[in-house]
Amino acid sequence: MDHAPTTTRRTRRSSGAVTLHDVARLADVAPITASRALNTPDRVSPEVLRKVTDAVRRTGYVPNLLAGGLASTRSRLVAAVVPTIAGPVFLQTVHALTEALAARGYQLMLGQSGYVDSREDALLEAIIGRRPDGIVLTGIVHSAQGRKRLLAAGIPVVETWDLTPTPIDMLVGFSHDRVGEEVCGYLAARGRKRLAVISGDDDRARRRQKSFEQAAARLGLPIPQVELVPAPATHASGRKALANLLARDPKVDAVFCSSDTLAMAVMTEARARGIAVPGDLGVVGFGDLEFAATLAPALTTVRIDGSRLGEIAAKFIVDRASGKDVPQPVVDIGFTLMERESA
Amino acid sequence: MDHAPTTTRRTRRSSGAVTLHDVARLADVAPITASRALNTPDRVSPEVLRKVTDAVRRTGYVPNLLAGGLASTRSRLVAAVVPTIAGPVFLQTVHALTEALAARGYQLMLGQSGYVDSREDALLEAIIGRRPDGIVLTGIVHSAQGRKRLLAAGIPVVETWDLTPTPIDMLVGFSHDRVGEEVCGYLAARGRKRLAVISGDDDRARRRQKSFEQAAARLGLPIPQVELVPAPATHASGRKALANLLARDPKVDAVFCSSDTLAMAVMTEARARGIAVPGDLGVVGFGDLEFAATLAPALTTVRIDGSRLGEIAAKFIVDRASGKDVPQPVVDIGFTLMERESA
DNA sequence: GTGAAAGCGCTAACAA
DNA sequence: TTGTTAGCGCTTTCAC
Repeated sequence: MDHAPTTTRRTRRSSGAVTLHDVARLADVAPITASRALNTPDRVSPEVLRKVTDAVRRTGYVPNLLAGGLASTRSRLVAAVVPTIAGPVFLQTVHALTEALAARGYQLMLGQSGYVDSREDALLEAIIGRRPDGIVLTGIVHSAQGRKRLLAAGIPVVETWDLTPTPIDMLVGFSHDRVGEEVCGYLAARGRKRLAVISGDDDRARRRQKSFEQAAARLGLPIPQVELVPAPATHASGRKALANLLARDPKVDAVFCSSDTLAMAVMTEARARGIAVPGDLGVVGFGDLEFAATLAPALTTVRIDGSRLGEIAAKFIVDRASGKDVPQPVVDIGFTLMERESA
Repeated sequence: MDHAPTTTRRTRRSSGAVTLHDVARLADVAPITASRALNTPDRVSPEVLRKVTDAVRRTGYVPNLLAGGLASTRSRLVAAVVPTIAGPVFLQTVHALTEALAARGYQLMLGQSGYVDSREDALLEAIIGRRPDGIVLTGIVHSAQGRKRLLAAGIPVVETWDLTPTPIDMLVGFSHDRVGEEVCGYLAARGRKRLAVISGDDDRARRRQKSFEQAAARLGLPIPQVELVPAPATHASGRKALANLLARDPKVDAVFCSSDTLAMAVMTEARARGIAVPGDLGVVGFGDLEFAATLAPALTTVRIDGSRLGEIAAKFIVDRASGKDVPQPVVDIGFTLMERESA
């Protein structure tokens, strides 16, 4: 038994799984033909297609996408980066993104940047290392250095939830400036005079706040009170914020909150204090979260179509990866002020 | 310029990125040595380590994890499957999982199974195709066939958010039966008599409901009213559910809700009807979501340590992938009844 | 401690 | 339409 070993050379432990080779052998075709039968079935004879399909079924073959990605430089993987998945804000977007990608044979890899930049480098490295076909930045401001790295790696980037004047690459978002402006105008039109803003301390929320203030100035209203809460905004911090606000100006008659969570907290605090909403205090939220419409009073808020946003982002990346060009890679999906009862 | 091309044979468009080869050449070592310098730095001379580190920095090299995964059959990728990311329930778990994995050099791939089983096959195929080092099932009941496929593919599986008697592989969860029991006992001890359950129509919630009912029977209380809402549970469906409940039995004096979202909706509806909480109606939630503690009245609810759960799941998979064995791969993380004001 | 060779499982390029 | 060949970029195995 020591002589004439059929295979002498070094042997690697293979993963043991069924490979395309096995399928091809069973179907009695070359591996590349089996590959074509699976990836471009219309470029293969019906006979071959049948044999390969059959072999796949009999073996339970599942293509190794690592190998495929390496060979084709198309990983069919998309990275999404959010500050944290634990906040409810980007959920709808991530949900839609995952679905839209899955429908096209892509998978989503999730990255959390946190609210500090310290780990950005490690995160980028982890992402680039997977050679994704695209990356979706949601509610993120990457450092200039980070952007450069992404670009250098040749990875298509979709920025979302914002309309920056200088997009890195592709973009689908809306104008935070216009949100602030429109909400302020709405409140003013309803006769509110002493306005206030309770805002999460993140870049976009701050921009809504600033444009809200500017609009107030243009309308000749007093300078709005501003109360900042640390990101991520919580129900607790929202209650506290209203308390602080009232301590500074008990006569505030409307608050624009940077999220529905905050708005809900403000309504809770107002009720606890016997302040009537919308009678004494108008409240406007942001996000139109699931509960907004059925709160009592129903929350007036700003609706962002996160689903549509996610779908467009997915389409952008898949198109780009397929070699199609994306002629208009900047989309403003707008927003809708949902007029309900709270303001 | 037409003659003597330095490389004549077929040329593939390489990705163009810096490879380990480039780094090795610059550091004047063999590729495998560069690989060792990066992966097992203590098995390499300080001199080599320095040269390689230097070359990496100068070139901006980022290892191709697709290639690494293919060669080593360790993808450093973990798949997490949830019914939907859009519900707030599993957020903390997914958050913790992502973080814990990132800290160990792993990435998370997100899959959504939806609330119907139709797409399960496609999802499993997509997951298995990536050859992940593990898969975390969160709030999911996979079909027997699905389980078999996973097992056949040799992928370590961690089931979470439950304590099944027959785990596929590893498991970290808690007993839904005991939750129902404990909540019922708590309510009874506080003198509540006419109990009710508002429950999302998913497997786990139903189990909490059943054990709640059984406990009520043991305590000699009337059979609790049950109101089912379709998954995913919403604020709107919660309000409706209380309305239905009261139509059937206006004297209900306590409700156990299968999620904090539902509990919040119940409190909203109660307030709209002038029913005092906890005076007329006790309300208990489930999940201890962020807002629960600061609602007014503060919500009595059941707390699950999603962070710990995620961390343990991550550790299980990474240990398994590292060849360590996981001696006790079944962990009951328990739960805590957070006694607050609403009941 | 370092290196040469081989190969992980797939697909791009070329040829018939 | 089908097949041959040569890699994609890395790590395993074996040898020094």
